[in-house]
Amino acid sequence: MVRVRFAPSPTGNLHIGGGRTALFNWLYARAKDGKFILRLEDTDKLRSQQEFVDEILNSLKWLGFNWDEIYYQSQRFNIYREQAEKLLKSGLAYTEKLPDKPGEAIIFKVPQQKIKMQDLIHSGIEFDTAVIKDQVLIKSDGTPTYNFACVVDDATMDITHVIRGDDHISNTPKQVLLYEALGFKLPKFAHLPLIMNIGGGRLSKRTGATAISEYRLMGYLAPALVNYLLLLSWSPGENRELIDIKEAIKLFDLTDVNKTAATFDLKKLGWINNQYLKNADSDKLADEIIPMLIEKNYIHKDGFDRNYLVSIVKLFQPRLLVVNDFADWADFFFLDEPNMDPAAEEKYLKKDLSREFTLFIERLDALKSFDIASIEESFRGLISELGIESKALIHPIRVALTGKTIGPGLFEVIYYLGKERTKERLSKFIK
RNA sequence: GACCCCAUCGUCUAGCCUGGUCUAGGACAAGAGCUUUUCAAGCUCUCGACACCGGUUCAAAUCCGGUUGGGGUCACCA
Repeated sequence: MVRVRFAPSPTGNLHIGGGRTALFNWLYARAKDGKFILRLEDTDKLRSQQEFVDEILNSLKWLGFNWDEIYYQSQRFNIYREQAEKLLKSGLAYTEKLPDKPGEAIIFKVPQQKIKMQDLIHSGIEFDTAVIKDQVLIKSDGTPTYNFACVVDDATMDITHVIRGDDHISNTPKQVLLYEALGFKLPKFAHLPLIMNIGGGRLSKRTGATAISEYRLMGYLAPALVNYLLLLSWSPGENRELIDIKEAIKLFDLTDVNKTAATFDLKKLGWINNQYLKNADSDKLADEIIPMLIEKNYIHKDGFDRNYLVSIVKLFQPRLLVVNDFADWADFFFLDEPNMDPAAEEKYLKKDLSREFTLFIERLDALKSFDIASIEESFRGLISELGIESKALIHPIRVALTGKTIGPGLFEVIYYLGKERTKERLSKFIK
């Protein structure tokens, strides 16, 4: 049975690269009907923190990567020591006491040989271990080193496929040697290409957010982020960009993963997020938006009209890049007065439109039914009577009502704003 | 520096394994236009790549070698 693992170190947040590694592991496990194991590599007592464990677990849950088993390396120190002593007994390792260190370290005597490793993504990778120095297994403070704990765990946890970032390629020969020395069966390796910054180099904070949780906070949808991450070094083929995870599980295989490092492109993530937002269930989307509106004091916790809110969400849905945009773009529905963009006012409301606005209000008042079609009809009637172009009046009205030059169709805006608020906002510009 | 990995439009990629169907396809971005109403939505169009050199072959984006470029790793961090 396929058993894969994702092994983050709780010394920081789950970042984009880690999320992608988790995705490919999880995906492979689900595709092969195997197990996805989570292992917290918290051997560094000083840098490992519970808050990071929580953060990583929460991000993983949010992305939808449920794990079948979970382990903490800090609870397995006796296992590592036991294995190290095995090597000591067989003469494959030796101890060393440094004057400035508390205790004895156990060190692996690296044998000189050429190693050819198989990799599911790369072709054969060759190494000459002559360039590798002897490896510390157990540090003088009694904690295991990364490479040693990793090998012992992967072997004892029966990991069949080690799927991890490219940056671990040079660790692999060291680990292969350890597998051999300990008499463990070698897993299959798959090294994923790294995700890079726009300017080159490994993805870092320098050019933007790196933590998965930050993207969540910015208003990206988990399935959209997963879809984007999936496209970085894998393709479903047939010129497809949008693919949901269930379908990806059916199509995914490790051997189809690219070897080339991919640049993280926020614009494309934005496009994908918009695609998901557009097709999202308005009711569910409203659930995500409501807390944001409450926080901004736009609505009151238990005093708002849900159906009305969902209608407004629908209005903006095709345009949203991130969920958070809603609160900014639709603010005029919730504020007593629109947040006026000075440039917009200067451009469209400088001219005196008292007569036009007055006539429009009269027409709205005369309406038998205040619905979108009737509102548009009355507007069209007015401009033909005045003999002007529709846009000469549409833009000023939009700015007067919303404070912005951009937004949904004007007649929908008027309808959902309501007759009274529309009149009130237009009246402000009648001298 | 040593070792390792990688190399198709600005970006993500399809094609490469199993050479000919590739005057290299799609998407994002950018630019232009359309939409008797904006754009941040939609539609149409445009721009734009096989890093270079050599080899194998009737034929190379595809196979081989080298060069160049980019990236990664070289800790008693993980």
